[in-house]
Amino acid sequence: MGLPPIDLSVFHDNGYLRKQCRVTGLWFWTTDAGRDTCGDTSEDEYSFIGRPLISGFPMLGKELKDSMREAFLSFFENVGHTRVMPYPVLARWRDDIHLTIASIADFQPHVTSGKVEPPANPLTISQPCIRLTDVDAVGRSGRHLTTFEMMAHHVFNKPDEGKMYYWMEECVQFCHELFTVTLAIDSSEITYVENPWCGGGNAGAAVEVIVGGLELATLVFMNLEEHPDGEIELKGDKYREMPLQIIDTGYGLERFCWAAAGTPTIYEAIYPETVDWLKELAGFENIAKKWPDLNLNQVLGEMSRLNGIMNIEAGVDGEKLQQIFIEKLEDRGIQISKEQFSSITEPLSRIYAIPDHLHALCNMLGDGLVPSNSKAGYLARMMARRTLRLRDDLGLDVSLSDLAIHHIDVNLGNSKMKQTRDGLCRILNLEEEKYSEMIRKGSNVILTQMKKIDKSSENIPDETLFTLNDSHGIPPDMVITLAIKAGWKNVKLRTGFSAEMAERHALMAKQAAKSIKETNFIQIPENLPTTKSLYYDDVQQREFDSSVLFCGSLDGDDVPDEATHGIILDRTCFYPEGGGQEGDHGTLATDSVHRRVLDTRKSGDHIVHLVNGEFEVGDLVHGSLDWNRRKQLMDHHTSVHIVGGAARRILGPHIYQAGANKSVESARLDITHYNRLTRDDLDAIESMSNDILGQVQRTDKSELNRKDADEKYGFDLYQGGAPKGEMIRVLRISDHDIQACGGTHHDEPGQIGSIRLVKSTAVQDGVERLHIVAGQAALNYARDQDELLRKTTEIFGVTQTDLPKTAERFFSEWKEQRKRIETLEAEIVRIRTSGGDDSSKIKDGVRIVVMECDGELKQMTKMLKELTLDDNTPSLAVLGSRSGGGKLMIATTENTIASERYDAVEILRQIAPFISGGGGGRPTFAQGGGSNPDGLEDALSKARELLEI
RNA sequence: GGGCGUUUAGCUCAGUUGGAAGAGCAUCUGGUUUGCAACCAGAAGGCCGGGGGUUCAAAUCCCCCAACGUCCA
Repeated sequence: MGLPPIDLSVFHDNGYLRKQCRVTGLWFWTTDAGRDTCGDTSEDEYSFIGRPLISGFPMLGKELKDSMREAFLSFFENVGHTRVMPYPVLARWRDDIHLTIASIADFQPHVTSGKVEPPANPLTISQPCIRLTDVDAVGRSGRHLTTFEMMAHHVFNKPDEGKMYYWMEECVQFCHELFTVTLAIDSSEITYVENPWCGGGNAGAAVEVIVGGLELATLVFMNLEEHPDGEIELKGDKYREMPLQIIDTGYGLERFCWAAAGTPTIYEAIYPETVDWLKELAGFENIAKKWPDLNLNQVLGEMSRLNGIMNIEAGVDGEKLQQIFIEKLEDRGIQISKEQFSSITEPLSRIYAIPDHLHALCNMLGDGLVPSNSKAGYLARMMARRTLRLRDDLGLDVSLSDLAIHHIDVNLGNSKMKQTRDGLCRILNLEEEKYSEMIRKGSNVILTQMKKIDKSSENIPDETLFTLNDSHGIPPDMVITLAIKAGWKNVKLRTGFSAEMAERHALMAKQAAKSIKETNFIQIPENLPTTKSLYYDDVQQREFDSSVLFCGSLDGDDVPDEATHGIILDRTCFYPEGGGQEGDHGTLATDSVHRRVLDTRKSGDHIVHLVNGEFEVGDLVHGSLDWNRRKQLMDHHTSVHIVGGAARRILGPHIYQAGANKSVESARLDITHYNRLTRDDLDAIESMSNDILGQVQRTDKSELNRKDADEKYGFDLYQGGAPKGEMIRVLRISDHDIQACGGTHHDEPGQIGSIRLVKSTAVQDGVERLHIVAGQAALNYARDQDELLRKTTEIFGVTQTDLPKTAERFFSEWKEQRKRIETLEAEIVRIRTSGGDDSSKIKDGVRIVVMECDGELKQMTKMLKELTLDDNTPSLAVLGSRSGGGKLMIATTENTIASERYDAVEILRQIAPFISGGGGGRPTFAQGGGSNPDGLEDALSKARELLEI
């Protein structure tokens, strides 16, 4: 069974009829009896271009967005909704997505699962969103954006609990009233299309609201969940009703603005100042002037209307699309050549894309994101680089930070940004530098690669293009541009190559996804009661009595060597590994059995003690904690919070925890930052951290409902990642640092004693790892350092203060003497090879030297050079050494009678067997070795014999 | 998180099938010379990222580690 028709009185009362779309087959409601398409098909052109359908909004740009948003939000406030402030565009509260992609994302997964109450119910919001999937189509389609505001009204109904606010009828009624009354849209322009929605295991009926050929809103009635016994079937999957019934709506603010402005593209409605400015910078006027006969406004107008039916998506073949466009324009009486078409549309699409990309970039950086080469930071870098490439393609002489500042001034006037304007500029200037450096390096790589390719060649091998893109960041079209500039005049990009490359990436991603698997170290029966954790109530507690609920054997190679069994107790003060803090150690004992706890971990909701033997279920055990270990872990964990807070205060608001680990020996804290840290930075952070130990008497631990926690502290709370449950533990170290954290912490920071920042290392670009020691570990560290110093001073026999100076002197003397040895060796070589002894003979104008010497191949090479590199003395030299099993080296003076007469390799082959070895080389230079140094004498005799001397 | 690439003189980079470590710029010396990156001659400058392995022989081939870069999630 599918979903029943959506038959509402709001439709009937307003004169709507239910019809089926001739093109898509979907059912829709319209007031026009003659209408046979739903409005959002390849046959429905945009009808609002040059003829706004929404009236009462004469302005453009930010002013238009602001008043449109206000109109929407106040409409829903007036009909019983609570206005909720937008969430950040970085979805810090989620671990499955980096960016906020829809208004409902604010409430996933905890509100939509029913575990957590929404901030208000029903509520209305305008949520800035970023979606990068269609980034390729931005600017080209006239309607795609990477960043937009999704206006919404959300309702979370729980009919089982008697909480039913409203459902379809009222929802569509609100929507219709908003459109026809507040926005004064003629009801004949609106079609309501029935199109069920499903995704992520949920589904429901849905209505798309189409105005003038443009989808302005989607109303989703999510009341189904996937279930094998479900009675409702949608797109092949079975669903059943669920207790929580959610209305998820999405109204596109920017599309509303477009329909109100009636501009050729959406970009001109929302970013008019930037579009004008960039047109001027790019000299777009001059392009238009090239063809005085062409009515540019007419062309652009027709093109915009056509955009509605052209289905321009990311990844569509550009050349084919262009052909269709030109044909369709011709049908409408507009003659335009291929050259004219692309020289107008290409710069325009770039001009349109830039403000959109800047908007996304400023929103991301404004939320404190630091560009990086992986994870969320990569998204910012990608947008920055795309913007820079668009700028370079247009030939604009303006820096990225200037573009961004202009954008913020014009389009983001009063937005609250976490990042400062200075910080943003610094980050963008760094990004631009890195981009230039990438281009410079990439150009070199291209030249090296192109050397192998003929200058008249028309294409570059696919593999070369893939490598340049994937390993060096130079996209294929840029390779072509640079190659042409470097002299390969005929190269061009094979059509469809970009699509192939995207396909290849998709395939790689698919394979990577397959290889991820998870293993569990213990099997726990269902319905086993969970353990009561004692470690939060009193972090100082070290002893407890408890009873064994379960004992199972351990699987996998991931467990400690001696651990054989996992024990689950009804209560424990052993802290399980979590939040980067390692698990507790200690002992569990009955009167007769004594076991060591080698680790403590979580499996689902259960705390598992990993011990070296069995217990019986029902055993009463006494647990005892390894307190030194726990104290040290707490020292490190609390220190990590203190250091994190200090880093944020010293380095800036973009500092966010990107990972952490706390072991007995040391702690690591990964923070997001755009630069490598200097020792001065570390010293400043270290000092502030130690000040905090003295200043803050007590930490404040509380347990809050997620809704209250979000409201009170915001999303910086989730530094350690998105927590799972409804209740959230919050650790407050005065105002210095406030975080959600499930670890064990000191009540009094002073107990830590001292904190040292040992060093910082780079984890990725944009992420810096701080190495921290605290408490006893800090003392141990200091002791180890002293020991190193003491040992070193003993070796040098100097005081500690003289150590650097002395080391420097020793090093430079060592280098000097090494040089000296080399010159002396050369001197010895000269003396030995200058003739005089019986090892040197002249035969038919060639000097022949056969002699034994000392040393390795390297020194022998020097002697050979001395003997054979002088063209005025044609020579043949045979050298032998006893070192390393015996070495032989033979060379002739190149391009002389010596090299004509003798073959070094040939001689080597004949004499090498005497030292049980082999070798090879060029005819003028051969070397070899063996394993029988005692045969060297015979080898050299054989050589003399062969050479007849 | 996964894939790929790079690492050689102070800087920017070459280095072919494993067989004699190179260029340009910068530096120093000498010469020449009132001109916008001057010219000529010469010199100095290298743990070829680190550690293992294969080999008679490794900058080069294999493995591990590190730093940097890059693409994709």
